[in-house]
Amino acid sequence: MNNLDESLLTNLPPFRNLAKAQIRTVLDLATPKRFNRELSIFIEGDPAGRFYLLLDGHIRVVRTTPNGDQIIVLHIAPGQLFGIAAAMHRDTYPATAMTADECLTLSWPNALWHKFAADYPGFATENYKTLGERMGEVNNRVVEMATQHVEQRVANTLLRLINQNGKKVENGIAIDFPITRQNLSDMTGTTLHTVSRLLSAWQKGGLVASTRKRVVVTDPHKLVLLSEAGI
DNA sequence: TCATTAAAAGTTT
DNA sequence: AAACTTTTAATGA
Repeated sequence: MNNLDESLLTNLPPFRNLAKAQIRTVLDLATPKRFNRELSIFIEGDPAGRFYLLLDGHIRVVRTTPNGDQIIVLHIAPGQLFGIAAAMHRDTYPATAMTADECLTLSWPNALWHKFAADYPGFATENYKTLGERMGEVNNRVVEMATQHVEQRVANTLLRLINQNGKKVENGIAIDFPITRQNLSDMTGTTLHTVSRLLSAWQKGGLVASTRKRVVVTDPHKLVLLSEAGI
């Protein structure tokens, strides 16, 4: 038993079709936990015991190459499940989950994944849908990496970030969590210097407004044009 | 076109 | 003050 509010889950895709009593059951089985920023919730290769739902905050999914370079695979926005090794029939986590800012999570033991999938219609299909979407995104990025120039890759990455993790502000759309130029370079396979120079140039052109760890896209349309510019 | 190296300036804690 | 982040410039693949 815990005192989590049922409204936490009612609007989230994996649980949208559940009746109130079912949501109560799911919540009572959940373990809530708070994480400070820049902590790892689990590490690539760890035995996967639980799966997680992000209630608040933002998660970076990170993979480390054999050379020790880290690559940011994708970001998790509030309301999404992560660490769903069970869905892929894996017994270790395929990547590391780092908190980008302060995060609030619920988690359940993996054994419950199969129970939820069996008991609650819509749970499995919704999850396979998000899994498919993430795979599609990662696929697109592979193509981008191979075919596009750095400027376009960074532009595309910013656009994805404001689409998935954006928040409207007075002067444009802000990326809703702290992000450094180093982070952006880890997402685009370039260096922090190049990202820094690009952001400075775009700031002069009025496309973005960035300060330390904060990026606001002020002119998404121009960024789109840039991201589509020919080779 | 972009990475690397170095150096300096700015920010946060 | 120390640690971290960002900018700028020079050099070379």
